[in-house]
Amino acid sequence: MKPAVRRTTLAVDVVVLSPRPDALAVLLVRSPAGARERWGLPWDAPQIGEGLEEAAARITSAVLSVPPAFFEQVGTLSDGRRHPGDADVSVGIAALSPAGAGMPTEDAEWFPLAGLPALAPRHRTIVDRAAAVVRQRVDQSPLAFRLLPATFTLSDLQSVYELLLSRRLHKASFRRALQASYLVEPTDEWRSEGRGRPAQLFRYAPKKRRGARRGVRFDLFTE
Amino acid sequence: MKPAVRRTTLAVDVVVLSPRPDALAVLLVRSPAGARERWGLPWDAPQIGEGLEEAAARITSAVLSVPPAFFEQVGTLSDGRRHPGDADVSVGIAALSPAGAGMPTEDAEWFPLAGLPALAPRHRTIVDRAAAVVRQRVDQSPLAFRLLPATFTLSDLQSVYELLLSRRLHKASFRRALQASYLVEPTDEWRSEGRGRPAQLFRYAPKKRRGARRGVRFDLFTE
DNA sequence: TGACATTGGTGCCGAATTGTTACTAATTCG
DNA sequence: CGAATTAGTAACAATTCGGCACCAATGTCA
Repeated sequence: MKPAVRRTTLAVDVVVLSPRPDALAVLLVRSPAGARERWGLPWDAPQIGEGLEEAAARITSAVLSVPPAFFEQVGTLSDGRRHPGDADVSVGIAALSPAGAGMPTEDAEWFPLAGLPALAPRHRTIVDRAAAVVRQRVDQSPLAFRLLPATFTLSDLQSVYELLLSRRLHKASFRRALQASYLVEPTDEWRSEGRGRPAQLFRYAPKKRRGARRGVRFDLFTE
Repeated sequence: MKPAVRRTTLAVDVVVLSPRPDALAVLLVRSPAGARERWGLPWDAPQIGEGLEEAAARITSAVLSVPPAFFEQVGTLSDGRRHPGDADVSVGIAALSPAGAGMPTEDAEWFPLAGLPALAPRHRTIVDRAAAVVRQRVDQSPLAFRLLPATFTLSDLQSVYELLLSRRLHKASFRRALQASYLVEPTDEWRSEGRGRPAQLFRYAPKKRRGARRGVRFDLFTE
């Protein structure tokens, strides 16, 4: 028995995520008339010679005026769950877009992650996986920084972490850990939000960290 | 512009990993005559209605006498890198097989991860991603336990972690952290390895952990 | 048979990290 | 001006971590 390729139909399904004041939001597009569900994830087939993340950028650009800042594959599915275009195989991609960047086109809309309308089963699975992957990787890669503009306050950053992790963090501990990590540097700008003391703006500027890897962290197990 | 699926050729490429005494090993199969490289990853197209992990199990079973204990997708590629079967799209899957489980068939062989022969460019990329993913997730999911038989000594477990992380760990700290995590339970068996005190055998038996999530860990950033 | 080499397992201490409280600073609102 | 509000920090107690030293149980070998 020799291995051989097989022709299948392929779709790239994109979960565009962006922080709203009180929750993470997902960008959905209105389905064409006759579809089983009213809303769905933006999707399309990759063009010939087009990379998957490249396809995700193109697909997102068609419904949001700007391309996302970051992509992360969240898994490829070929099970029996129904896809709106009946693709055999779907590549799920999470796309992170900074707060307030871009405006959805007329047929697209932001929905809070916790309150989505009915989706095709495969899209539902992909959204759940995207949420899980983002939550799981948030302290291993700079996802949170991709959900913010180029400069941001430390309170902004903490809010994003709280959205992603769904729990409150302690201000002093958060800042102390951030300080020790050399991931941000202060700018000389300050932002006044109306009431309260103005906050200094920071930018993401990771510096080489001296080795010092810690021991095994069994306490991070998610199962 | 309406989204539409497109027909492409698809392959599942499997990186079977297993611990050897001194390094992680990858299972490679001899390429058919006429191929550019002598060795390659086991691969095939998924059958109709077959899930991707299911396909990975089938592909592995054809070259190792037992199916792997665990699968993890390491990314889907559609770039221009050459695939031995010229698939447009490859799904890379890491498959973990316990130490000493199964015998490779005649045309397959274990190679240490650090000393692989030349591979087709896409296979090379998939192997690198598999190694990176496994290293990155080792303290978030029970990967290490899938590289061991059902019962194992704590020294075995520590060795696997040391292989995966490529660094030595401190015995007392390792055991203290493991204790606190409630991931293993002792059996009443002991194993005598020849010289030295016999070691108690443990099994993987994760218990519900009381909440107690820690603060944000910026020190885990891998970038 | 009795040192001793070898591997498994634990107790403990000082150092580093973390969670928390409480404080100071700078601004708007009335 | 004082109260309210948000930003930022100091300091302390509790916990965790790395490392060392030690004890335990076995095989080896004189």
